[in-house]
Amino acid sequence: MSRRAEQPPRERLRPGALPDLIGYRLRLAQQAVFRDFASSVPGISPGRVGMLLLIEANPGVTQSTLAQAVQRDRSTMVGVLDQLEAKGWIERRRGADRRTNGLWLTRAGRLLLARAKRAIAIHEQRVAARLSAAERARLLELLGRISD
Amino acid sequence: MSRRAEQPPRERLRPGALPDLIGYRLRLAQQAVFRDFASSVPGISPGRVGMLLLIEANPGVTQSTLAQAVQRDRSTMVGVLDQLEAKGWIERRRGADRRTNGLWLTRAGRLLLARAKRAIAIHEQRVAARLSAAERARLLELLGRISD
DNA sequence: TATTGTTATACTCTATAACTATA
DNA sequence: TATAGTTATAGAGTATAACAATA
Repeated sequence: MSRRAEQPPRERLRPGALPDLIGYRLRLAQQAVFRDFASSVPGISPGRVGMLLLIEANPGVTQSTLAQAVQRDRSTMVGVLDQLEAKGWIERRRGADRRTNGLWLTRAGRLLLARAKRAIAIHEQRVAARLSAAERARLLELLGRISD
Repeated sequence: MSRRAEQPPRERLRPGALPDLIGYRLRLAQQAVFRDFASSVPGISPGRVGMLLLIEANPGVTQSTLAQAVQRDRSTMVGVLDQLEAKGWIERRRGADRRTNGLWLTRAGRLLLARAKRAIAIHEQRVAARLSAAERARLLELLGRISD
């Protein structure tokens, strides 16, 4: 018979059913990758770099089209783009349709993005350090089948 | 010569360098999985269910130990546990060390978790619908190597 | 009527710093 | 001195609803 109703808490927790869930494992992997990104590419988040990359590949893209591409509400984009513009990395120009803004990288934005790309290449190598090229490709392919 | 300095925005964006980044693909996959989770297991988030699963597997665990397990600050846990307690799913009991709270599922919490587990099993099947058992295991293994 | 960008507002999740009670 | 839980506070990141300008 135990003297106490309470059991002593373990310092090392039993993981229970969690580790077999794809969503949980995805979250762990993503957190690890984002931590590495934050220390590898300081001063800008993965999401923001993603937007700059999309603007680079699609100069003149409208706010709404970009919002749709990153699956955010167009009202959400306003503040984000305000920040990128305040940093001097993008500019809004009048679009052909006068309701729209076209988004363009500035010279400073192109410079930042070039630097970020080099840092991301190193980050990407570190993230995939324990994967062969074939395994890395396999992972991307399997992730694609999850995302549909 | 073009009549306009502006180029027409494409409705379908060029993805640029994004799709080859592991972090980006992880985020897409996780967003897809979380969307499915939200519609499959209404009323509770993946993170909250994860905590309930950890409490179930480690009855009497302290707040700080749980916080460490889910990689959150212990001050963050307070509000989260307040909510779980307000829902009637967990209770805080006095621990052996009188500074600590032991966390326990209530009967309602065990019922909720049993229901959630059944919903999660279906959710998990849908998420992995396009993966064979071997591919699913391979994905988890590759994710584990990303997470270290 | 519908769309684009915007504003006001609010909600969720998270952290830091400082406090208290215990150890 | 150190640790566990708590509080106050703040900062990201996000969404909804309503509006003006334009299509």
